[in-house]
Amino acid sequence: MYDGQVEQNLSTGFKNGRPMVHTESEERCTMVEYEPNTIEPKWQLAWKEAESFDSDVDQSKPKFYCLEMFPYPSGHMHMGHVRNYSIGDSIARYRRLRGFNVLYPMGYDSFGMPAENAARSKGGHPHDVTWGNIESIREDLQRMGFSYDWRRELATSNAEYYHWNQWIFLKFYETGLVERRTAPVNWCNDCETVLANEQVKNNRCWRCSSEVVQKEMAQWFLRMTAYADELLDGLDDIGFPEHVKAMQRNWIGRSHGAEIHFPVVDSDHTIAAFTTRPDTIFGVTFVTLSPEHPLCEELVAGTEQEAEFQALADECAKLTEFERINMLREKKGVFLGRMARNPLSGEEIPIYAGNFVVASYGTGAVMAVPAHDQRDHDFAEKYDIQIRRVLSESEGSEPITEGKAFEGLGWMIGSSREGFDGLYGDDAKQAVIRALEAEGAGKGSTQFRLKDWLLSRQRFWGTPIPFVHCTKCGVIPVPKEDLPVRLPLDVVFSEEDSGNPLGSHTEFVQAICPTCGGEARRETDTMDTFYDSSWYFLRFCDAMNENAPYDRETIDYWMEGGVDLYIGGIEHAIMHLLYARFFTKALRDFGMNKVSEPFSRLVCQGMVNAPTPYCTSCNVEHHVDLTGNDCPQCGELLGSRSAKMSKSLGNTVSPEIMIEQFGADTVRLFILFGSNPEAGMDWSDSAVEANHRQMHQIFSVLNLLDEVSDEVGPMDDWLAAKRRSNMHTWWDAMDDVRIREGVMISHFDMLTDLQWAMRRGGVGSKELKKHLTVWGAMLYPATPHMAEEWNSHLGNDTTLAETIINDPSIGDDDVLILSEESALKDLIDSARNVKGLAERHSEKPVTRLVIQTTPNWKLDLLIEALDLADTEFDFMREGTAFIQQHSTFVDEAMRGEVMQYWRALTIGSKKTRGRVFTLRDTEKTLIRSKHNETASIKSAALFIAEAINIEDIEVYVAGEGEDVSGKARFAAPLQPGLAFL
RNA sequence: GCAGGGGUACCCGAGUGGUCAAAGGGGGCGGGCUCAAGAUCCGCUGCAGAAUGCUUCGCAGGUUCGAAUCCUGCUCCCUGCACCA
Repeated sequence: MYDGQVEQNLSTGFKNGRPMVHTESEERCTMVEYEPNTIEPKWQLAWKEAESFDSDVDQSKPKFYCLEMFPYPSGHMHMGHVRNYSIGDSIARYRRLRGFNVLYPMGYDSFGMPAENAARSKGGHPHDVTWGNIESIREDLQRMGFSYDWRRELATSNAEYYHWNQWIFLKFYETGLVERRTAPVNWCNDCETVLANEQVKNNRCWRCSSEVVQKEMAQWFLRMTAYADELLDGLDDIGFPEHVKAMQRNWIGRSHGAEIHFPVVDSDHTIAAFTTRPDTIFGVTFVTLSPEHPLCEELVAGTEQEAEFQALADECAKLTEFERINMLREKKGVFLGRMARNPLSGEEIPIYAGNFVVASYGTGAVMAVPAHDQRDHDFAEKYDIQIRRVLSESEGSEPITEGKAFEGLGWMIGSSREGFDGLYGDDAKQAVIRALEAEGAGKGSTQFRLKDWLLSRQRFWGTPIPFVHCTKCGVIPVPKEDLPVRLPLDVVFSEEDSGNPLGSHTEFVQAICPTCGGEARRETDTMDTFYDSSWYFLRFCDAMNENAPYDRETIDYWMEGGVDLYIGGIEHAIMHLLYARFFTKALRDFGMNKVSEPFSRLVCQGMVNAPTPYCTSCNVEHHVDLTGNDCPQCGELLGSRSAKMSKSLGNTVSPEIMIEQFGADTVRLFILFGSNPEAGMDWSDSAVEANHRQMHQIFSVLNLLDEVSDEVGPMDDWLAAKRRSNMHTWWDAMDDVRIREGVMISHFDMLTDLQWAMRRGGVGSKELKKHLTVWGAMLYPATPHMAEEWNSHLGNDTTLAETIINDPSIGDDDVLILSEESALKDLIDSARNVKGLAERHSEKPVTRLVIQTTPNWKLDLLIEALDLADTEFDFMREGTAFIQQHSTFVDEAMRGEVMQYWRALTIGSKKTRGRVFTLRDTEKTLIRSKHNETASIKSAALFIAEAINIEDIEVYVAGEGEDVSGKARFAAPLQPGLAFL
């Protein structure tokens, strides 16, 4: 399937080889220069030739399965794709660096209506349309340098793939999970096909937004409800974001309750009603049926209410569900002229048909308890039906709530039978259920909102359902050895011919019955495309397998614990993820795999937004053409806000153009640094340019190699310590997919730190080389091309793609080295601040700085206080006594200062706690090491002077020299007294 | 209506009891370098101030010695579901 797109890129790409922002002047041509459009294709080719990203089962290595939701090939890649795959690629590359055997595949969800519609309007065949699109999106993917194992590339519209769709379908059939039945189904007139419940939003088609109507049709279902409990319970311990779990829970909608049988008076019929509140059984004052309920017509026949019922039923049938909910919030009902008997109380109650009862949920009938259900309450008031309280808000007292239903749990009261009053909540429900079951009048029952998955579609461009219809034998599966049932390629699509062209394709339709050998008609329905994506992640594990969907041993290796990281859009929170979870469980039960949950960690990447003209008062977003204009509706000047990139708003940014201008690595850096994966992000041209400059800056660091000649330098130890510490933080962040944080370290902090080291005296060539080598690996996940170029410039023969990095063990002195340096930074910061103030107080320019460091007794006292704090010493209570008998307290002249200092150390002020509690761990370590602060500052004096623009600096321990400006008393450990003169 | 997520400085965004006037980036401002521009490096970017104090994390209360962080109410925004018995 792989067809050498990379070579094509090489010959055809980047006519505008120079980036828009360009930094180097021409005469300095010996310097290394960052040229993304040269190095990116170069490394893409190198990776490909080295087969760096091909991975196979290797039981000796830990595996990491990194997966992105594969795209529907609609043409070129958009920013949403770029973001999705940049996240995945950086993690895949990171995991390889860490020694994991990484499975990172890519394919195309290539069945579906858009290709069919395109074929219809432009002529041609969906297959050609689809393949054209796949070619261009593949080219885009490769130009971004994503590290897929291209051998595994698949397209669901290929017979090599959908063969196994059909094979699995027959498995479903064998195990009784396939059902063909006539049912009222959702029909979209525009798409000319049925839709699954999940594909209907507000009674409109999820794809074309036209209205959905109900039709009675024979359709194919997958019995997903058989797994409803497991699908729900499994959510408790998988790594999905909370809101995705919430959506799935809502969708599955499990409710526990009871089915209660209400016998119809003077009839053999019984009305079964589902309720979650059996504890309110004694408050039932009527029963309501959905107007579609089959009993309605029979019961009402011959009563005075017959005509009235017909009117209501007609009205409901005519209205769409959408209208029933939104236009007619008013509850309406008709008495059906008959009574039912409450099975526990024996009481006779009227039967109504009500427009608010949903036919498809539960039994389509509800027991109405107006005192404890607001809907029933409204209905009862309207039709003047008795409202009877049977629950109390507090134990042993009379009900309080008036004028509306009390829907909470309460204590049963006023039961017409012994043994129930006083029971509460779940006890009450169980007691009623027990009574019902004992008397055969009902049972405990669990209902689901989840329905079976209607997966047949009356369309062409999908997997043919592998069945034939034989007049003698009925509906018969195609034997596995005859698979795949292929879609014909000689089909003509045109605007005039609507419907499914498979039906009129004689060759396709004509079939032989596998059972009797007689003439049969082939099934022309195809499968919902969500079927294709429900197991593609399994196929990827063994994508070249020609004999089975996948091999058991292979799948158990790659799918152990599920896909380790799955990245995609929130729009698939319900359908795709639910179907995929269902498939995995069902296939597990077929013995095909061990794993039960397909995705162990899901990351839903946020939207990519872009600035869009926006009218605050109309709350409307406008096309970017109107930027700076007045609102066409109200005339106010348009503001701006960020909105999802969309064609209709014209605020899209083309990845191709960005890549051409800045290179793929800059686009990746921008995407990954712009915000964390889950958060939304705003496109910003200036930020992209800034990131591009950052790339240049990082890359130009390589020039230091020529500039540094000494083998060792004063900052070698510091730089090494800083690198190790950065590396650890970076690992933690990347392990947890906090990519933004990781990139901040690898692409920003690392540069800042090196610049600091150079300013502070510089590093030697040996350490520099080592530093750049390790840094190269850190640059690799987010900006791999630049990192490889960097790495090869350093003279390393092994590509980063083949490199595994080792644990950077922290050096013993790292903490001290780093905290000493950061103490110096702090000193400079505060000196700079104080200098500014001093200048305002001084008539002449400030030229001298006298630094008085802490006297030893303060240092000793602080260490003592730190030790006490470790023992949970109560400074509030015992601190004063402690200091008063301390040796420093003997000298009366010092008592005031000692006491003041002690309080600052241990108690603090109103807002801040004592210093012993606010010091950083690194600072504590430094203080306890009794490092020589005076010497440390002295050795950096020149640097400090330069940094704050001062001519002369003097440093001594407070008390050992003149107390200039009386600043000695401010001197404390890590906080020397500063006097500017 | 129900459920989930949010509101942090000019903008984006990190931060979930004290080390927070609050990372990082963008933008803006100042300085070094330069004939100059760009790039780059350094700094400033709540108010006042010789090292401290004050005000600030949607609004209003509360808990606490101490709140951006915890609790309650309100408000606004986003997302999903929606007469589910």
